[in-house]
This record gives sequence, structure tokens and C-alpha cells, in this order.
Amino acid sequence: MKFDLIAQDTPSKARAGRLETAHGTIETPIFMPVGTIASVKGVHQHELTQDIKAQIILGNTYHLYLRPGTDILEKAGGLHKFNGFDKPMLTDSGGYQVFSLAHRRKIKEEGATFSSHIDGSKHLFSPEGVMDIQRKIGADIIMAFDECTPYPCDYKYAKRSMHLTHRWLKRCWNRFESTQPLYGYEQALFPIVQGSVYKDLRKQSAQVIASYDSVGNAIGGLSVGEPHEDLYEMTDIVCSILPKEKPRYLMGVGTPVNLLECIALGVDMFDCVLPTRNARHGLIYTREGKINIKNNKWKDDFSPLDPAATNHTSTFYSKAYVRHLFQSKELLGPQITSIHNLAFYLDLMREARERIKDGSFLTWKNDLVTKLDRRL
RNA sequence: GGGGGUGCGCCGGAGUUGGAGAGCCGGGCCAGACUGUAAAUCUGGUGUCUACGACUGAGUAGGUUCGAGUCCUACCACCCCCA
Repeated sequence: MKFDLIAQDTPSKARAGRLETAHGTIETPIFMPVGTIASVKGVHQHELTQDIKAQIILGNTYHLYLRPGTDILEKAGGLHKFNGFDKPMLTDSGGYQVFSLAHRRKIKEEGATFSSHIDGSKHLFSPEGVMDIQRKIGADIIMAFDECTPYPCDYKYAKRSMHLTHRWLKRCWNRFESTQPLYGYEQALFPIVQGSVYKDLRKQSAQVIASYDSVGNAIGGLSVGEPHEDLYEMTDIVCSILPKEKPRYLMGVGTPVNLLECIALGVDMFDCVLPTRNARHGLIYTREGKINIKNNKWKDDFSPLDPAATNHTSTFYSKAYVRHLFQSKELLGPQITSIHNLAFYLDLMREARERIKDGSFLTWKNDLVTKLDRRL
């Protein structure tokens, strides 16, 4: 797996690059739709690849381990074969579930013990075990097992947690290095920076993560409720330390404005549930701001969801029709808005790449942020 | 034509020895929230007004009572049974 930087913006720190994987090339900056349970909720693989041209999607180790289970995924020949998505995939390690299912787990040096949210059964997630599971799932990019700390998080806890994440990383790395992919193509392990909102911890963590010779690096533990200024400040500090020649993945971020600002700080990869979750709840993104398609005011607006979009779904269906589908609780409604929001995010990334390459990124970004700020 | 039953919010229910009510539960409707997905979920609002307080209201019109959604009378509407 190989990453090439093909453009570097100035005076912003935005970059454009190419990450080559066994399942295809990812052009960065990129947004990766989240498909936790081997499915980007409500969106067909065909629509992902043909209509909105997603380059890579996510899966989740914790969820896939619980259901359908690694036996089934191995039998299928890996996640790509199982869900039919033949482009790159990335699996999160379950570190986020350490955060979001906090009341169902206990953290020990050995790992995290979960009681399943499905049937209550007990499971140990150790760094080694999580590497083994991700080998079996077979995503192109796999993530280290970390603790995603909550916000707020006191300094003492953040520091202790960061060190635990670093020790877990060492164990992940060793296991990863001593095992082979199961399906004949290369996998890459991305380590994750932690340190909550503390500059010194973030610097320290970034240095530790940078010392690994990984294909790419990730920034975790952000967008968990902290102010945007903290998100940007921490991202900036970490990006200044992580190696330039490797892709940087900011986990779980974010809003369209978050993405634009973080691209300007040197981030290359993003994922977030916002576009798909909001879509299912009727909130759609447009260049004019976000709108709630369920609102009464769209009932007779027969204009397309987004006439400027580059994909079929967003230009084909009208606001009034989609509002009607939501009012009627038709499944097609959330399906259309999910595709639309993802298309919006991917269009944004596409234009960002072009702007970075032609040198007009910063003014374009600033104009767009001014326009979208407070609304996205 | 005769007998019986039922009538309160946008809709459907609940609400009996007559005892505080703009007032319960669903739905609908109107809004809001959502950041490595326990989320096709959750939260709030939904009589009127001169609006941190007032006013009006239970099919309609009367009556009994300290007090009526609840009891009585007439009428109206709808439902059921008999002709």
C-alpha cells in the first residue's frame, strides 16, 4: 500500500494525494461513508459506486464480530465478498465502542470487556484479538485498538488513557506484524493519536504514533462534544507532528465546515455518521445550508434536492416528493436523502481536491465556510 | 314509526358512589437535536388572548346541586335492534 502526495497548498496546509490499495486508489482528501454493520444504512453498493462514486467505506470490528460473526465473514471470504463492495474498506477497531458503550464495558490492561448490546453476552476485546478479528474481516485498512476518551475528560485520566492506548498500540503492532492477511491482499494498520484536549498530551501521543512506520496515521478522541476551537487546535498540533508523507485520518469528523477547516490543517481522510444519520432524520445538506426536508415549507417546492449536484439521485428527486416520502414514512425517503447527503460530502471533497491542485483552495474554502458557517 | 346506545381537542381511546383540571394515553401535525452508528432515533410543542398571567370550553338549549364531562328535560347528530 502506497501513499503519494500530489499537491500541497500554500499558505494553507491542505494536501491532495493518492492512496493505492489492493481494491483501488483513494484520492485524498476523502470522506468515507460509515457502514458499521457491513452496510451504509439504506444505500445500495451499486449506488455507492455508480451514483455517488464513494471510494472507500467503513465497517466496524465490534459490530461485525457480534453479528454476523467472524466465522461467517471468513466463510464468505472476507468483508468485500460478503457485502459485494469491491472498493477499499476500512474497519474501525471498536475503540469508539469503548466510548459509546462505556456503561457496558470494563477497561483493564489486558483489554476491554464488553457485555454485548445485542444479547448481554460477555466478550474480551484485547489488542491482539482485535487484530485477529480485523484480519478475518479483511478490510484494506484496519485500526489500532484504542480508548476513545469522553469529553470532558480530566487531565489525569486523559494521560493515563493515552498511555494505555500507546501500550495497546504496541501490542496491536506486534500482532499485526507477526500475522498475515487471510485473503491474499495487503492490509495496513493505522495507529491512533489520543490525548483529549491537552496540547502536551496530543504532542506526546503524535510523536509516539509518528515513530511507527505505518502506512497512515489517525487522530482519534475528537468530535466527542468538545468546542470546535479545541477540535481545530488539537488537529493542528497533531498534524504538525505526524509525517507529511503519510495520510492523516481524522476519525469521526464531522460537519462540512469541520471537514473544510481540517483539510486546511492537513487532514486527508474523514469519516462521520452525520450525513447518513441526519439523512435518515430528514436533515439534508445543500450549498445554501442544511434544511429539514420534513418542514412544511417544502411541501410544494418541486425543485430538485440539489440542482448543482453531480449525481443522479440529488438532481432527480424533488424536495416536495422527498418530504412526502418522509411524511408517509416511506423507506425510499431516507434512502434518497442518505445518497444525497453522501453525494454532498463527496462533491465537497472532489472540489477540495481540485482546488488544492489548482492553488485556489484557501480562498474557496474561506468563502464557503463563511457562507456555510452557523448553518452547517 | 317504536326501543336502546353514544356525543369533550385535528383524529381515536381512557376518565362513575357528581368533587380541583385547558386536562391523561395513542396517532396526526409543527419544530428541534444528532460528529470513528445500541440512533429509520430522541426531545419539545400542538384551545384563545392584551401571554412568567388570564379567558373560554365538553353536540345545542335549559334545569337540579355548594359543586356537572358525569344527574334531569327538550331538541340535534350518529350507531344498533324491531317494524
